[in-house]
Amino acid sequence: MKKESNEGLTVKKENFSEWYSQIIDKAELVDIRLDMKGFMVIRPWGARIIENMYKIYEKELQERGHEPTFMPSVIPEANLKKESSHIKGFTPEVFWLKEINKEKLALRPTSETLYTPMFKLWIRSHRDLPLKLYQRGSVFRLDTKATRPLIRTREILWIECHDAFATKKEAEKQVQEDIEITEKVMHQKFGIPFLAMKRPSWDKFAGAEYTIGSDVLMPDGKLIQQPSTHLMGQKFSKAFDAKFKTENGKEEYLWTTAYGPAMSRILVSVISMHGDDKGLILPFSLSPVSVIIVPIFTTANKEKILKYAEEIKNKLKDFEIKIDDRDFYTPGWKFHEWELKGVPFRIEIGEKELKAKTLTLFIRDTGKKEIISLKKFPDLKKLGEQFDERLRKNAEKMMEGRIVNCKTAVEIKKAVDNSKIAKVNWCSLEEAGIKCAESVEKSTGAEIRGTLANKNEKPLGKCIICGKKANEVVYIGKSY
RNA sequence: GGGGCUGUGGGGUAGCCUGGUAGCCUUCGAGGUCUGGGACCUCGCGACCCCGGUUCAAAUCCGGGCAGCCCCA
Repeated sequence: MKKESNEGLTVKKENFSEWYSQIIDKAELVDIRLDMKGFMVIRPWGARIIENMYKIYEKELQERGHEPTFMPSVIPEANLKKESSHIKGFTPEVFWLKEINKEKLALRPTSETLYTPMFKLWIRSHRDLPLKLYQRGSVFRLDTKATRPLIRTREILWIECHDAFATKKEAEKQVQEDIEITEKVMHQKFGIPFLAMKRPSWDKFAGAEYTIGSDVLMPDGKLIQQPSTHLMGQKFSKAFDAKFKTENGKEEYLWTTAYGPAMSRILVSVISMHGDDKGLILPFSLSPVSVIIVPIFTTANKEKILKYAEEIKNKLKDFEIKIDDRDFYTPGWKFHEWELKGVPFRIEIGEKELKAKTLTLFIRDTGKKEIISLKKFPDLKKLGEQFDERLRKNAEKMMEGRIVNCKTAVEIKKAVDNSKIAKVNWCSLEEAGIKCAESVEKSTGAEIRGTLANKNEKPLGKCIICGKKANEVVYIGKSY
């Protein structure tokens, strides 16, 4: 009989908030016991998943012409304050360090004000363009609201890309490419579907011309912002006087963009979209262990069984294979443990398998076991791809039917209270629309997330709040 | 932004109202018997979030801080 212990999850996923708190702890992803608001320790299992995310993300970025850099973790006050709307937006969230040589330093909340002065030094001519750089690292934001591990934190583990171009057209093309990267990596590889939303002007990145965020609908009906991309235009290049010479010998300001996928946050979506009542389910492409081999032995046959386990491991050289040969845990204990940690495949081998020259394969997402002959050894790469595809399709299925057309604020409230996203006709996403936005946000508790960034939707009719001509089709949802 | 609740070994909790002995489950360590879906026995280690106040005496009452959870806008 199953006893209640601190090892397994004690709540179902439908109780999402508690489920999330338990899973990040019990699957050994993070530890929050340093008791520092907004900060946490990422444990080996979590760190290895994040490492895998970085690898996949950086490979994709490099293939598209981005080069790695490492920038300082601190920014001089003078730099940070060069661009007026930037500092206005970020000042309340800056961790300030003490003055050193009469200059105050900030822990970087984002790195535009480090990259742009370097662009000024590195870029002289159109021949130096485009310049596409990135760094992996942390940024720090003093969030004063309630924080939650990985979801809303004061230190964010991410990649930030900072790109410079000769023309606005090229910069805008980059913004679209950033969305493609999110699609290719986060959606296709990690299995997380999203909506690319062009944010209302009042919700854009401080210092950007416009911002496109990717919204992921979580199982509890709230949206979480995943990678966002920003057209900075010439705001930063003007503030830092970063110019280049065109083919005609004219001097012009650079056009810049920024893109920021946060690994620590994407992990939230991976946990939440794929996990189940038993624990995590990690995509094959992200799991630190591809296959866990659980040998089932007695003191008498231990040696034989372990030898057989090694034999099977050697057939799977190209993958991360681990043999769990700890003899102080029973097989059942190990099954629960590795299911909680989300390993996609498990191979069980004991006396039966050894005699018959077979193995028992357990598949985490379907929960099915099958007996496979060594002669017909499975193509693990293919099984892994199918595994990831099932996770992605399942996640997509959760999104289906979650967007509903609404004609009144009451309908919006009903939709968002039922974990859905409201789609409505809207007057304006510029200053003119702020009043309507405030009204809706007050009566529904949800936010105007923006318009679809990669699809041009034409509204027919009027703004559902003020009744003026609708110019946009916007999406509204609750958010973290 | 506003309100409420909570903090006890590594984890989960009892005790708090009514001040005086920190109890239980689990984990962990040693030894032994075990090993096909969270095995069992014996022995052992380990805690009152921090600072101040009241008191002969504080986990308990009071004030502040820090941290966490929930609800509303």
